[in-house]
Amino acid sequence: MKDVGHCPLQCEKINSVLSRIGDRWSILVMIALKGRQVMRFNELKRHLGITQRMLSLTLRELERDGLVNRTAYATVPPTVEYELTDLGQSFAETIGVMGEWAVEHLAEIDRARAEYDRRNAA
Amino acid sequence: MKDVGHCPLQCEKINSVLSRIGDRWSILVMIALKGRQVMRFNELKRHLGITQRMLSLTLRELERDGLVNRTAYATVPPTVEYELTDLGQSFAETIGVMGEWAVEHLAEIDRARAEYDRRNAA
DNA sequence: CAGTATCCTTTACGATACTG
DNA sequence: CAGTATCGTAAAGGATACTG
Repeated sequence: MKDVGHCPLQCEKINSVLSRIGDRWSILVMIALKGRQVMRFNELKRHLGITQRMLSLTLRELERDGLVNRTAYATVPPTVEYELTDLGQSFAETIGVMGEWAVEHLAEIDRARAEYDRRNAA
Repeated sequence: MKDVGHCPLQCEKINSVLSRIGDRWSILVMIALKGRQVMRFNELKRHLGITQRMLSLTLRELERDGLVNRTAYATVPPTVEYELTDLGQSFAETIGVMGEWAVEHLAEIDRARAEYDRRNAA
């Protein structure tokens, strides 16, 4: 992303994090790994309903950022397992906080949205 | 977004929230409002380095979701103030948790990334 | 000042086909 | 099984010009 202007420090940092895991898939992959500990490629694919391409790209980025660990076994056919690193685990906790908020307040958002739409109905 | 397959409840909720405020600007706007309480349109624009178009769209969505309040005064030229609602304030707290994580661990991500790149340097 | 309208570019993502 | 490569589409977002 580009320059964020006069934002405070924390703002820039959040921005950096969001630039990295701000896409929907990264977070969903981490949530999946958080609950299941270790998962294989196609297991994740089926679980999330993600395409091979996006899962491949997403996992590579998460690995690059030190959030997930990739372990390949030299079997035929190949076996590859993914799991959260300690860093990834710690971030997943943070996501969990947001998840709890979501579960608690999503209905309120829906209500607000419905009312807004009702008010602005042409 | 589309079907998330066999994700647990929390996963779907998180996904819903991310679909709403998952873009970079929504979160940055909320952070700005969190710190400053009340801000006017152009004040936010200058503060964030966002384009008029994106700020306008972002604020409307946040208002629609019940996260920010918009108050227009019938002055000439017009004065419009934005602030977080209680719901928005509560969500901003959640963002704050992520912000703290970011401040604490961003350097680790950078290290991991640098090392990954070094290992995979052709 | 606080927007809206239009255009255009970039990015994200899916679909599909192929491979060690 | 676990990917990569290629292609096409749709959405996000910036630049610019205009308005009550």
